[in-house]
Amino acid sequence: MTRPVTDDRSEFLKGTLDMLILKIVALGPIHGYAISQRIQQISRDFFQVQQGSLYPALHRLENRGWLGAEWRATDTGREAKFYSLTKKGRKQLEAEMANWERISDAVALILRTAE
Amino acid sequence: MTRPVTDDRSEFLKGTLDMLILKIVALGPIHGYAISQRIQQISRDFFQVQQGSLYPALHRLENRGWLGAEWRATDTGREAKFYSLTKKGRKQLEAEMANWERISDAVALILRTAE
DNA sequence: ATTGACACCTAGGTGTTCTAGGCGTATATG
DNA sequence: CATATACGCCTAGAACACCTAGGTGTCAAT
Repeated sequence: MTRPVTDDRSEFLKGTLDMLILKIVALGPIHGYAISQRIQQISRDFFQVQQGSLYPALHRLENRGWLGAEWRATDTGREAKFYSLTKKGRKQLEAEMANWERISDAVALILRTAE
Repeated sequence: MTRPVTDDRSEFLKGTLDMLILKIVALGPIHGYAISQRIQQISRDFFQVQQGSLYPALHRLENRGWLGAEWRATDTGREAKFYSLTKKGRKQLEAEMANWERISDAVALILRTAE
């Protein structure tokens, strides 16, 4: 049973996932599973990052040199892959945040155009 | 000559194009070429809608019943396809604007998280 | 005569996201 | 003890939007 085309209940992020991940990791080393929880929690359950989006994104960011990774144990004693922001990653985050600012300003300009 | 990967100068919109088009058309019947000019103009040259993005989007919106189309003459005497917003289109626009509001709020929540 | 703006269009490629699976461990619950 | 649930990682395939790069034709200006 396929959902109807008009059902757009999963209207999350679009190209902002990378930026959000970088921002969360910027708060301190953290593993993937926890990143998705933090994003969901801080956005008050608005963003729900699917694992099928999360892990490819993390690998993408790591490959681009924006994230570094290291296997460590969590507080509950399990092995997990902890990510941290590289210098390049911090620059990228700043660029993406500035860009987001400009995009949302431009969108606001258009949305508020009356007549 | 391929541009370097890190060159992200064309960091436009992402899934917002449909909404922006609907919003422009909501101001009154207008043809495709003029829509792209209006978007560029109102956004102060920030958004530059490529024709390869524009026309498929217009057909998409028309197929979904959000836009109606009619061939008419422009003020310069040329034939052009004028689009206007349908009732469904107006509802869709309202929904997308509300959604955009929630998305940008949620993004702002995360971006402003310190520590 | 040719260039550039106007005005429409499509095919093919790229990249991101979602769905839908799979693997393994630990902990709680029946 | 079984088994479900949370934790924590992963991938393949499909869908979809966007961009590049072409194409057509008209009209005005140089």
